Amino acid sequence: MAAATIKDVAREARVSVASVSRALNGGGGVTAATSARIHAAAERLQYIPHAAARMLITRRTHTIGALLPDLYGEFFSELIRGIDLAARAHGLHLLVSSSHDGEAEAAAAVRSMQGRVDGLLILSERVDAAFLRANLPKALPVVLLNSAVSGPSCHVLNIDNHGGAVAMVRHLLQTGHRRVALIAGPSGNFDASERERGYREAMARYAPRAPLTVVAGDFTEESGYRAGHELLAQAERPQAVFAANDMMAVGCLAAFKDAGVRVPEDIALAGFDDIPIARYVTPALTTVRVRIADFGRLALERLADVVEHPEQESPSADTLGFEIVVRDTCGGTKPEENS
Amino acid sequence: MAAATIKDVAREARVSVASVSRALNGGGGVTAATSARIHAAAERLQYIPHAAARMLITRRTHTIGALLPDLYGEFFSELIRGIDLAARAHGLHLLVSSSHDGEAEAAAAVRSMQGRVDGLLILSERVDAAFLRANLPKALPVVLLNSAVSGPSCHVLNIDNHGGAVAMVRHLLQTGHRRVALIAGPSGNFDASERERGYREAMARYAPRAPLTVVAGDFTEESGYRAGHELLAQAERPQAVFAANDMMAVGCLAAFKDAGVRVPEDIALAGFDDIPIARYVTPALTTVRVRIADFGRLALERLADVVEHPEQESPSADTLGFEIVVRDTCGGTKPEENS
DNA sequence: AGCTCGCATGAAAACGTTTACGTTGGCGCT
DNA sequence: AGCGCCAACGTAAACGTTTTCATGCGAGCT
Repeated sequence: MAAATIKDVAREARVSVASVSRALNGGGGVTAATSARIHAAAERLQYIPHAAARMLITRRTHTIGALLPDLYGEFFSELIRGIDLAARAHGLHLLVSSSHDGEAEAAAAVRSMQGRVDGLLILSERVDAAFLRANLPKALPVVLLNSAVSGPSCHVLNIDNHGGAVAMVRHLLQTGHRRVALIAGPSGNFDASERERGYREAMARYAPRAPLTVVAGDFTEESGYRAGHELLAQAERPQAVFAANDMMAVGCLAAFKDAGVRVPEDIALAGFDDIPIARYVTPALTTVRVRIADFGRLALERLADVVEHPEQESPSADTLGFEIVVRDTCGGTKPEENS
Repeated sequence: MAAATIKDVAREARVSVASVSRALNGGGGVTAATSARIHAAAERLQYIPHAAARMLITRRTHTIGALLPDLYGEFFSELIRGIDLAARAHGLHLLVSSSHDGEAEAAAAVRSMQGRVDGLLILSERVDAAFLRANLPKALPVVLLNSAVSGPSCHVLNIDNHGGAVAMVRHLLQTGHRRVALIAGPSGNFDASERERGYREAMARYAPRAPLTVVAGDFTEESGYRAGHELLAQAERPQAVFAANDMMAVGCLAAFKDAGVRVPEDIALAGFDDIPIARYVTPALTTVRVRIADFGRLALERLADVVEHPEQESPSADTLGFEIVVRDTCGGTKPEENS
């Protein structure tokens, strides 16, 4: 007993297949009586339309693809969760392809999704406008996540790295510190460079005469540990340290602890991301929180818009809000918000 | 300029569509010369076969679905990562539907995946044999993850909750403790009950005369904190505490710290899961590690087998190995391994 | 009464593949 | 030379929908 097709339903309800299609898709043009008969028949036969056949004629898959890099932990799961929930709300399926690092891999993944998706959500360092032109039919709607590119005919949604960094540095300055140092992220990284830009801008604006101190890091805990010692060794110790992400802040905290430097009494510390560990280290880490699930949700909703109205939407470049989470690693208590 | 179809390639190579199909799918029956001409034409036109059309006739989607509950953090991302990598290796796509809690939601998700997937990976408390019978054509291959059901014609892959608990309790006993208490998980939970069963079995086997102490918990940090205080209040304090998961262990650790009880000098502590936080709390948490990515990979490979050889495979029930990760919250240093 | 209009319905084409089957031609065999 | 066979290739059906177009029919209008 193979699955019931639309023909079986038509025969069961003694109508043509066309009427079944109309009744089930709500297009109208069907009497209430026959529609009821058709629905009853469909129910009886447990009819489920064959997705492939529908795709073939409709040219719509009701599926969106998500192309993601090799992500770990909370960020990945929250992002997927946000995308998934929004997709379900829009009646869309979610085809995931993650853990891509090389550009070649990403290209292969994108190509293999051809024709299986109505649109693509892409989060990747390697993907730029040229990549898209080379590997995608330009008719395919795409939303780029957290990407530096902002070419025309290309929608972008970013985390507010710059704004978050500005707000955090301002917060540190406002709570009485003056010499604020930065532990930077890896040099090629988009998030890292935006956060550094925010640091420099905030310092220039709110403490123009304070010294700028930037030590290198690569987003790992070890690099944060090394950076912590490096900062302590300096002639004029900073009063506060802004780590470009939480992992480095955790490493830096360990370095301070090992050196007998008290936080926040001797030196203040802040991170970026609000990873789960942030609230469990002692003292609990002050940081910048980004609502990742919202990020995913907004991205999907943007994409769904573009899919629905392909030409109508002009290329957008939105930025997601953040909030400063004040915990114990810096003096102040005043929380700030920013949408 | 719409996408090129097989007909365009056929015209370009001056052969019939049948030959194009044969040449591109490697079925044989095509001269090397014409095959080369066809491949060249396909390349020139950037031909990509229409997935839906192929699905329609082939009845294969080359996609597997993953139905997951509302999961957070590391577990979710590692699971997906393992599944995704294995799927790519097998040339399969991954359709994800997560964040389901209710049975009704899960049923709807399963139904909407009908015909879009060749097989299903299901991780859910609510899904049992009856659910499957009610919502799935029995022809659809399914692998259940971490599920209590083990009905015939149903493949199951489990985390070794029981074995891990036995090994950890034995480890605690071997490092010199005798009165080992358990902080249990939520009562209906499969993982929780298996871990409790492991605790009881290990105690009965290796310390038959030691007292059994079980306090309630629900896998949250707060419940671990409460359980910690509860244990300290007892007439005869345990010498070691085995928390059924790491979050509760972290809470319990906080309770001990607040009460001025030293770990591991005054009391030993161990968890289960090896979440990332485990290594960052002080003292670092001894725990049971399960390789989640392997879990996902094995599940997918099992499913891929079943999809390839539907009738050949007899219902399997495998269990994934674990390892004891000895850190600082219990006395000993000897690491153990298991399968 | 006759005509038109609109609405419910049916017939059939189309979507792009795979594959069963038929056709052709060349080659080896007797 | 005649026969049959096999490999290469083409033709066409089939997969299950949606959608366009045609058809019939009843009602409202003149």
